[in-house]
Amino acid sequence: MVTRPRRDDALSRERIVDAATALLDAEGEGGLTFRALAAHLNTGPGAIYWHVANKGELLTAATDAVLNRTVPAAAAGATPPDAIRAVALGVFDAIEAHPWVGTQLTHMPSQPALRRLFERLGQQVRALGVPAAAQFTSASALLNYVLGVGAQNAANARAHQPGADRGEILGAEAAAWAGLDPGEYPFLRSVAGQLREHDDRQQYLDGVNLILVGITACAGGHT
Amino acid sequence: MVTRPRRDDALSRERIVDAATALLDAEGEGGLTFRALAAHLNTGPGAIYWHVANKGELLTAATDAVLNRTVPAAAAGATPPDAIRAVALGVFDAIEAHPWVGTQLTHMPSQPALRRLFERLGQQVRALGVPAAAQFTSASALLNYVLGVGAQNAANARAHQPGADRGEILGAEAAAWAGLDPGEYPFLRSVAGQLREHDDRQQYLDGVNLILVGITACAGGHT
DNA sequence: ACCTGAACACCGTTCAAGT
DNA sequence: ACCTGAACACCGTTCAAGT
Repeated sequence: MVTRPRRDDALSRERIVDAATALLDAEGEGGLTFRALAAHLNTGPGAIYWHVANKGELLTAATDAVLNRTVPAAAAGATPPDAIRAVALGVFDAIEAHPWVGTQLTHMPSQPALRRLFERLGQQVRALGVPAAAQFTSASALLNYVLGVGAQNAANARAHQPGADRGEILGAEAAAWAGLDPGEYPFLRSVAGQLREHDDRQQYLDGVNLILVGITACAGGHT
Repeated sequence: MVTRPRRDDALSRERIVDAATALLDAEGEGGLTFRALAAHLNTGPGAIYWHVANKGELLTAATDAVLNRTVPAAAAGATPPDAIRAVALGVFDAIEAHPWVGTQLTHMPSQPALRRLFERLGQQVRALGVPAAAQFTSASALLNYVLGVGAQNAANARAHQPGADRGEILGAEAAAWAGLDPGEYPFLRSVAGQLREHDDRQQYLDGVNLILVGITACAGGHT
């Protein structure tokens, strides 16, 4: 395999993936088009197919690159619960910065980013002292929770303008909950106030902690 | 509002939603097209727009109908944990029978089906004796886990033929895990065998139970 | 009020032809 | 080896025209 010198404006898989990421960030999930991408790179749409098999592969590669940058490797001295929280928050922040990652992550099974995520969570679950038979279930519970929140955040971002006011959106949804039929929706009504004032990131972390408690309680492990 | 007698083959929102559901079940998520749907109903694509605003509304309505049929109301004498498990399994089974429901449920925020789900889980969380301040987080954790698994199952169904052999797919993925670099993927390698033999539904339920343990432990509640 | 179907403005992807 | 861009086979959606 010989890498020959190239013109600076030559196409490459890396440049394509970067441009796709920029397009997705700027325009949202609907903004990534082979035509728009080609225009961005000063070529025709067909040129991209020389470097990338199809749109799915492009999305997978872009997701992979973002998560590799954002999800931290396990810190040296971190306890397993801290490491798990760090991974979970890394995914959360990646999706907050690039909502399309949340969609992509829940769309293609057995993609590399998903495997790495499961691996990292699993390693820490093991380090937590969870018995072998319960490790798979415990790591799966964490992963599925992380993915569920991620998909939801992605959907929320898709539903509103990129620059939309966060508090306004929450307020509107909270108002909708408060206005529901009391006979049918007593719970939603009762937590409408909490929805309005809640901190997304903190609540996400609370959920992770709750699952961690469940894991260690079930396993008889010691935090 | 007067309902006038119609010809039996007249279009109606209900007939359209039913046909869309049938099409999605038979052909998968890519099978729902306004042209295909119109052909199925012996009309032109434009006719559908008289009864339904757009494709999103159609998908939301179909999802809503399926979940209303499949997710059971709380049984009279059921304990809160049993009721939560019943709701969770209802969603699981709905998505197993109609994988597109899993995609749809994680795609549009604040759709009615999602609200009802959160309400049902929340009511049982409250019945569990969880203090008011922790109810929102606890119900969210359950919902996000359920949605995460649902989205993943939908993605798996999308990736394979409708008639594909379940064991064969699991076996292939397990083999892939077993063949990964031992230095980088020790956890995935170690659980590859569990993946091959695991029962999806049982593991899902184990995850729900794990979160329930976390909820009651955090709340100091009594099951 | 409800239906028809041609037409519009897009897509992802392919492929002969170029360099 | 790599790029070009017209062309193909689709989409969702609209809308004048019909009944």
